[in-house]
Amino acid sequence: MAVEKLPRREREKLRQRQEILVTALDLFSQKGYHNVAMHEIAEKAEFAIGTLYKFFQNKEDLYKTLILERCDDFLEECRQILEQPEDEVEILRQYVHFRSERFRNNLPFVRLFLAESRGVGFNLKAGLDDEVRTRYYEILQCLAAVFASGIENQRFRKIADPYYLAVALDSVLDASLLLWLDAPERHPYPEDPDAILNIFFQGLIEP
Amino acid sequence: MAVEKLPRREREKLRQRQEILVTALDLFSQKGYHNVAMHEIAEKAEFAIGTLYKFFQNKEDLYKTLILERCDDFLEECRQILEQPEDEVEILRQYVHFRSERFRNNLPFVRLFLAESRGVGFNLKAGLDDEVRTRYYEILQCLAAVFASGIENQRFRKIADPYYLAVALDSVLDASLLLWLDAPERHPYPEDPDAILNIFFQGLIEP
DNA sequence: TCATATTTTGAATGAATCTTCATCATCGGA
DNA sequence: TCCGATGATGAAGATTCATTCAAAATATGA
Repeated sequence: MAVEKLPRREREKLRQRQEILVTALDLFSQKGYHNVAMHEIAEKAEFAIGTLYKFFQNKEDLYKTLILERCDDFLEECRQILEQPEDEVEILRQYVHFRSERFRNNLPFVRLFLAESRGVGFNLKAGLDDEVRTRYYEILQCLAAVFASGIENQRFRKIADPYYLAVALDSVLDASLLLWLDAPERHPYPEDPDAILNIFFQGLIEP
Repeated sequence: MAVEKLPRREREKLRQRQEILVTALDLFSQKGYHNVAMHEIAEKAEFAIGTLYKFFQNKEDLYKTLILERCDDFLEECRQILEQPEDEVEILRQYVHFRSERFRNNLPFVRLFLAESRGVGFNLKAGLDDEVRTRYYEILQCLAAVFASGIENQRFRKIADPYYLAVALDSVLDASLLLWLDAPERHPYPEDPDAILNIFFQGLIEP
C-alpha cells in the first residue's frame, strides 16, 4: 500500500500504531477484553497511556480496529483462494490448507475471531459480532459456491444444501484445529488437508 | 432429590436460589458476564443486592455455580443416551435429537456453554473453561466410544479416528443449530436428525 | 543556538460497580 | 400480644479502571 511513499514522520506513526495493535491483540487473546486494562497495554507496548488515545478514540475503538482490520485481511485471502477458476476438490484442499496455516501462525487473532464470529463473544456492549459475522458470511457464501459448482458438474453428490456444507466444513475445520491447540501432543497438527476433507468425501456407513 | 422432605423454610430458600440463578442466566447469556452488574440481577430477580450474597460468595461464584450445575445436568443426560446398549446409528440419532431439543429449549444456557466449552469464553480471570471442558471431554469420549463400537462391528467404515469423528459430529451439530438461531426464517430448525447425520453417513464425492 | 510547534507523558479525575454491614422487617413461639 | 431470632435490605465504602489534560520532552527550522 505504498507505505514507503509516506513522509518519515508518518511512517513512524504507522509503525507505532502497529506496535500497539500487536501488543493489544496478544493481551486480549490471552485474557479477554475485560480483563485487560489500558495501562497494561500501554506498559507492555512501552508507551504512555495517553499515547494510546492519540491513535484510538477509546478502548472499544482499539479493539474493534484490531479485529476488523485483521478480519478483512484474512477474509480477503480466503476469497482469493475460493474464487480461483480451479477444480473444486483442489480449491477445497487449498482452502483447508490455508486456514490451517493461518490458524497455526495467528493463534491470538484466531481465538478472538472465533469468539466473535460464532456469536459467543460478549466483549462489547454493542456487539462487534454483527460486523465480523457479516464478513464471515460472505466467505461462507464463497465456500458454498464451490460446493454448488461441484454439485452442478457432478463432481459431488448433493448430500446437503451447499451453504450447509460450507458451514459444516468450516466448523469441522475449526474444531479439529482447536483440538490440536488444546493438546498438541495427543492431536497432531493436521498437515494433510485430506484428513479433514475425508469426513465429507467418504461416507461413514458401509455401502 | 427428595426436595419435598426439606422443612418449609429450606424449600423456600432453594426456590429463591433457583430464581436468582435463572435470572442471572438470562442476563449473562444476553449481555455477557462483564456487562451485567450485580444490582441488575438483584433488581430483575426482585431481591436486594445483599440477598444475592447470602446465596453466593461473590459474582464469580454465582456465575460458576450457574454454569457448572447446568453443565452437569446436561452432560449427564448426554451420557445416558450415549451409554445405552443400542444400535449405534439409533444412538447417534437420539443424541442429535436430544441435543437439538436441548438447544431449542435452553438457549440462554447453550450460548454460555458453547463459549466456555470452546475455550473462547474469556469471562473469568481464572478460566472456568477448564472445568467445563474437562466435563465436555468426557462426553466426547462417550460419543467416540459409539463410533468405535460401530467401527468395531463393521457398521461404520473407519474413515477417521473415533474421537475425531466425535468432535466433528458435535461441531457440525452446534454449527447447524447456530445457523437456525441466527436466521430461523432462512434456516429451518432441523427436525430430522438425519439431515445432520447424513453428512457423515453419505460420502460427498461420487463413487 | 534558540524559539516555536509538535508529541509524549502519567498523575489526577470521576464513573462504574463489587461487596459489606448496620439497620429494618418478618416470623415463630411463649 | 409481645419478644427474640432470623433473614432481608440498600446506602456507604472501597476498588478498579477508562479517560483527560497540563506540563515535560522532543523535534523543527531559522
